[in-house]
Amino acid sequence: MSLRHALLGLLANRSASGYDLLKSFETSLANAWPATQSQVYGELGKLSAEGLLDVTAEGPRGRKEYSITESGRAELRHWLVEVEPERVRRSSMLLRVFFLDTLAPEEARTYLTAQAEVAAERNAGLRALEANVPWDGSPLSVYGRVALEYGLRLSQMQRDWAEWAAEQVTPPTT
Amino acid sequence: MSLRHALLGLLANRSASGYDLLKSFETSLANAWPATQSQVYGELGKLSAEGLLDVTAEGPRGRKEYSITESGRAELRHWLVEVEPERVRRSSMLLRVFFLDTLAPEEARTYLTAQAEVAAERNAGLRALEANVPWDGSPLSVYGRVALEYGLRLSQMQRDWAEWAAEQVTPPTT
DNA sequence: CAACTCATGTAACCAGTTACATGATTCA
DNA sequence: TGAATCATGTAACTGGTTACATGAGTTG
Repeated sequence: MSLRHALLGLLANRSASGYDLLKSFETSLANAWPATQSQVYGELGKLSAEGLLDVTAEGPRGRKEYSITESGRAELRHWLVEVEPERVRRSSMLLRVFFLDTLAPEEARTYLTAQAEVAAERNAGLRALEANVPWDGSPLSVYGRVALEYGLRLSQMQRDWAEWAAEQVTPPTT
Repeated sequence: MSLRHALLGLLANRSASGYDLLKSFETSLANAWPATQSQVYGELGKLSAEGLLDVTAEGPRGRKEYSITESGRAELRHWLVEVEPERVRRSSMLLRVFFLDTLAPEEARTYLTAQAEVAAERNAGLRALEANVPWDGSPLSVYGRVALEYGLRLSQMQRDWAEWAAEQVTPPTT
């Protein structure tokens, strides 16, 4: 049930169309909660049917502008302060680790160093993003920075772990 | 498509029944790829229909013992060495961060310190697990340790990040 | 013999992905 | 006027969760 709260959260800042929201999912939210077009339009319909959103304007090309209602704000707040976030549980990258014993040690090591490389690239990508965003002191920018920092620390940790793990597999011949 | 590979991976080490496999998903794989009973039985049926598994014994209470076939091993290997792991993308914990600006700073800080606490508890839980497992040098134990280390580093990083983030929100009055 | 564990299976539902389908407006 | 962008919607499918249903064998 997080998609609806993502929509409510975006619309809490400013009213927008499905098309506008979609772009937020492809950019800022891409690393926290991506969503597809069909999902967004479908959920907007349900949210307005339930009175959490209103259509407050209609523009060219059938554009509908959605605005959050009071009960929408209440639902968002409830989700933020009362509902415990579910932990992320699934990682096919980590699942593979359990089965590396079915490969030759050299192959297992190749897998782990490749993962280190993926994490390093992701870290570099986020650093580039960090450099391109204007970090004024606005509230949105503060929390955006906090979220980005999570990605930076995560990718760094993954890189360090994968390099360490690769060493565990074929220890340097002593 | 990772569930089937998790099953193949478990059966690559030893033949087992659906019931046996289910227990692996509740214990060792719980933190990498959990699965439910209905999912496991369903997938075992599909895998044997496709010839990746065979039923090699039947026991009391309708127990069926599944064994991996050669094409099952080939598929597992393919998945391990050729298929790029998909990155984990969804975190409702992180999604909430984007919308903390709709709360009072004090409430946002409460959220972040609570997340630090959750991560600390999880780290402690994994440490306890680490102490209770016999870490002989067996291949399974080596890779199990590597996976556990991932959890330890992740929870530590999450704790550090959440504490740092909480400080960003209401900086100590200077 | 009662309670517990072992053991499998199915049905309904929910969230998310991919693909199909359509058309208006803007801009070079 | 042709291409790009804006804009919405639906259908089919996949993976995962919850709940229902049944029954055999084991242990105290």
